[in-house]
Amino acid sequence: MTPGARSTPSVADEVFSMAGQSQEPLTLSPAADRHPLQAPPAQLDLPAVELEILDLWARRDVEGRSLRGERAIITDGADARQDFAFYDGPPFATGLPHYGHLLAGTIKDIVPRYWFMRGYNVERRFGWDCHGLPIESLVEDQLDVHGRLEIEALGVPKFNAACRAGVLRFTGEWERVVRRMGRWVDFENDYKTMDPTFMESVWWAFRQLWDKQLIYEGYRVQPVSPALGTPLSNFEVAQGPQEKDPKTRKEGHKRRQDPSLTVRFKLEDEDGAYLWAWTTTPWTLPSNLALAVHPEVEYVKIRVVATGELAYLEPGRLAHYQERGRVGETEELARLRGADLVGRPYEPLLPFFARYRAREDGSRWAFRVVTADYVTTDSGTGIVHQAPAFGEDDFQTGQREGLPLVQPLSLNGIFDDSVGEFAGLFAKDADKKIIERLKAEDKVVDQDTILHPYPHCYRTDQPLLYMAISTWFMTVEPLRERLVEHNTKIRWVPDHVGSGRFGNWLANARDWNLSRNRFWGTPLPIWRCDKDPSDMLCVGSIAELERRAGLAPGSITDLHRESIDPITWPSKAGGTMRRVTEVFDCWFESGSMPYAQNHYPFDAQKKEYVERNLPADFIAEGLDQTRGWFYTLHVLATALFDRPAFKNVIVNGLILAADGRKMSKRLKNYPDPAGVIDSFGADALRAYLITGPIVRAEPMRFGKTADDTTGECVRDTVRTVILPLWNAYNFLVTYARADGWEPSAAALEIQPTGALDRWILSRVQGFIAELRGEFEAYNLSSLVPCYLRLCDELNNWYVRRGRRRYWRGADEDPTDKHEAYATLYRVIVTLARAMAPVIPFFTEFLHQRLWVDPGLASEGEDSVHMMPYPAPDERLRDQELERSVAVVRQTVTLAMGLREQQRLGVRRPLQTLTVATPDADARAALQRFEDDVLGELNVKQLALTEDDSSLVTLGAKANFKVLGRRLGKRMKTVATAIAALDQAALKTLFATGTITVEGETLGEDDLLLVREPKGGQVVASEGAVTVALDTTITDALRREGLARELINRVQNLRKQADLDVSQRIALLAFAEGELRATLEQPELAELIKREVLALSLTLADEDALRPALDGAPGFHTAEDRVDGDRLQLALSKIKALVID
RNA sequence: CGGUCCGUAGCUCAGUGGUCAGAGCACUCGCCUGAUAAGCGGGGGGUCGGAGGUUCAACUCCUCCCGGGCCGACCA
Repeated sequence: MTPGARSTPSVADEVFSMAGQSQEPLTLSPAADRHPLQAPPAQLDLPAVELEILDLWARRDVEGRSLRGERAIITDGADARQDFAFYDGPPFATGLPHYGHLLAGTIKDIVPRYWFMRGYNVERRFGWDCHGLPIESLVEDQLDVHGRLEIEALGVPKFNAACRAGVLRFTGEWERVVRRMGRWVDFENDYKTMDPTFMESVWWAFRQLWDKQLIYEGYRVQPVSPALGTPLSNFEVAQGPQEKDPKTRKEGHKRRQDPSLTVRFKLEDEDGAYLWAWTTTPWTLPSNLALAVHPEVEYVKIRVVATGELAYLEPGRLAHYQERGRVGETEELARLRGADLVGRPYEPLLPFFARYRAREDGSRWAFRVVTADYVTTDSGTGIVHQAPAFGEDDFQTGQREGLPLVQPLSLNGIFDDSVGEFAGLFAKDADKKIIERLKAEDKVVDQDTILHPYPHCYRTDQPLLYMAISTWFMTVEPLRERLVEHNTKIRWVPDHVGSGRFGNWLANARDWNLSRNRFWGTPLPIWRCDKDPSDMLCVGSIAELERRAGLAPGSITDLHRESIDPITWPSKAGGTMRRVTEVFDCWFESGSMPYAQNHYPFDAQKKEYVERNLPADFIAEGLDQTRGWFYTLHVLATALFDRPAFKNVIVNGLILAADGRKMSKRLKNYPDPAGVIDSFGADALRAYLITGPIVRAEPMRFGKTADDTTGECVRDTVRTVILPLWNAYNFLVTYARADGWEPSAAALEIQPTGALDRWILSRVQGFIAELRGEFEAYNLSSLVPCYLRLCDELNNWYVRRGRRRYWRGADEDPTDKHEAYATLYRVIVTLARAMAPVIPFFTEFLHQRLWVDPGLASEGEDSVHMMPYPAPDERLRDQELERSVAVVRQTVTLAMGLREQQRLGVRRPLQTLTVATPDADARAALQRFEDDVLGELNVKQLALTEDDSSLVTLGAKANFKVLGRRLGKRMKTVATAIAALDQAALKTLFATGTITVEGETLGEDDLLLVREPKGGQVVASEGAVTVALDTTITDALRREGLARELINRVQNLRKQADLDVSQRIALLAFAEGELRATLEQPELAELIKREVLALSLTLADEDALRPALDGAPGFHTAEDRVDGDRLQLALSKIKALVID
């Protein structure tokens, strides 16, 4: 076989090109070409296999049948034909999928596949999040229009048309990658948040809330990007420019120089006295309505000697001003607490809102001293200027104190007419003019600049302004109790997210600001009278809107702003009902998807289906969705239906680059996902992603080492996860074909008699039970480790020990051979079905080769994913047998360790292995598997004994677990005494069953025996088992060892010559010394011939092989030395003489 | 600043009161008998982040601290 003969070379070629087996017709097995098991591919090219499988799925419409729930086989009795409800969280398709999406997609594929195999119908519809700022930002760049004013000038119809055209730009690429990962999800019957049906359901949901009086209009202080003319979410703020310096680093903040202004406010109730307050935002001073002090902080009243001015401030801050020489000599007049200042009135700094000085009843309203706990003394004066419209804290204070809301700025940061000469100025530009005027009026105490971190717009890089914005809220706070209650019914994986992060968030849930002042989103369905703002109504459906607006039924086909905003009708007050301008927070839309994806409740056919599938059985997303999708789903389900939205949720963590940093396109610190799939296959990537802490919401580094940027970690996964199963399959098929064994449905029902077969089948049952348990607990991270344990048992014990059973001659009884084939076949087929949800491609390959190709598949069994999930067969469980084999393997490992230690290669036979153990079960197990022990260790004889006293020194240790509880404080003393017990004392214990130590009477269970190998012998001990190896080598043993060496050299030569496993050969050998003597010994020569399939073995003189060694055709040759003696070998093929 | 998770071998992670703290990778030494060198095994390597506390006994439980991640709050 020529390596690289394939047409699509890939990185994988280097890795997976097989050593190459002969593809010549099998000389000894004329029926082989018609064998129902196809020959395994000479090279395992996983990516190529996966592409073929994708093609097969498409040809047979397997995916479609699964998604539609069409299947021929119903299993699991009561489970059959029920729905397993899965919700897919919609991604934005404004970029390409990255590893986070691939991980979430894998989880969202594995779980539904499992439940489908369990007999449930699982609808899996892909969702697209179409609205929101990401796409709007892209379109702003594309059209080169920025900010609300420019967009309005361009026109909402044009802008939204561009959004609509652009938002699905990458969906084709998404679909390609998602499919290549093996995820089965319905892209044809998908849902998009911009579909009119979806949007109408969003309206319906909102109307329900409206009718339940859960919607109100309010204000919230938000960061506003004046250039964009829009408030930003915290998420957007965090995307802003960021300082590199880790000390000053703060998300979305960078340093900025601002004015640092200290101004004096004249007290109305004390002549010549002022309150000094500090600000870095002079533009908020026209809107000042109060001054805040901390009630517990001490303030001073001072006289400035030079001017005679009386002033109040915090003394520590005064010292600060004086240090910098900003205030001359002062004289302290009094000390008082902040609380003492509360309520004192002062004159408005600027006259524009002086009308708020008193309420209509004459009581003091604004321009007075209030308290605030957040006042600190580490900056400013200890007295804080309050403009309730321009800061979260100020706003809260204003609410508490009943202050009015003075907001002279537009969303673009431009002052309106209410502020005199500052009207029309941009806020930051007004700083200078305001300072000028205050200076002219002698109201400035100090002027400086300050360099501080300040949030900037992520798009325009301009400083953000915090201001109170009118918004629409959903009442959430009174629902807290129900939210928390419903949360207790959700299984979170890991559970701490539910009880911790999510639970705490619910317990402190704040009202939800649902509205955004944007363009491309579902419009809020509120129409309001332009004459009487209190006249509002909420529209709950398209039909209702048509009716109210007097439009023909069916005339409204789209619900975006450009279609809806022009719809108006006369109001009662003689004005016009117009829609408010806001659109929904797109989280409201994704949270509505359980209803909206099925046009609930408008689609009569799906109404009952939606209600039946609420809550979902399963959802999965990243940890970042805790306050996102998870929350919005939960809030809406609680508010609308008083139910949780989902029953089980897997939360995955963040995938970091191998260097521990975030994946960064710029740094190129991670491999391209498509490249990784093309090189190593989707199965390996899937297995890699779901094994580890990442599926328990912890971060994971994508890489084998810190500098792994090529996906080496996934290559390792191929090696550890796929190849073991491939090797087992390859073994089975190679020998079944050579041997003429054919699979049958009956093989899957085999109840073998041999212990080894029954052992592996028992293990398989345990494995299936374990896997099912993990699936049902949604513990995906243990699936692959469980499977790897079984692979180890299969390959490194079952097949290894059973090898020769597959190669029995025609003259022997075939019963055992057939049981061996059938058992191995059963194991591999079962394994493929059990792991199908995790590695869907390779298991499908096995299913096709082992089940479909041989014609065993019944109707509807044409894919492994259509098969019922394996159920453990308790009749095959034999835990005692499993324990026995465990003892045998442990013993073998111990003895192998001794061989290693003594540098005695396994090829050299030894006479006796002694195993001494008082454990009768262990001895019975070793007796039962004596052949395996002898064969594995290449030892002639196994000696079992109960008495290990000649091999080990016995000591004892306290059994803490048992004794601790009983002895309490005396534990330590007794434990020390136990450790000091001598052999004689232990003999007493064995004889009488009890022993007295430190006045305590102890039984055998209270002590643990410790065995220490005695010196001068080849002994190892673990637990109750002690092994001793007799290392005496007799002449006979040495000769047999040499024969094994010869066999090994010939086998290597066979492999080197690329011979088929059943190829017969003629062998020519020259050897010196004892090696020659070995070859001359008839029974050893026979052994060699038998083992290497040599029909003749000719011992030659030194020069006889020369022509062959020099390259005579038809010979394969080798030269070597064994124990110092020279050896020359030459073999040639013998064609089809004998049928085995 | 608050919430939450994490800190165990060079790296990635198991281990959740009890006897000698484990696995994989890497390293190193060796083995490979008729599937697999794409395999199998031996070994070295750890003050279990630190300090207190509870307990007969702490990697494990509690408190505080340090470091990291994520989420959130604050920033006149």
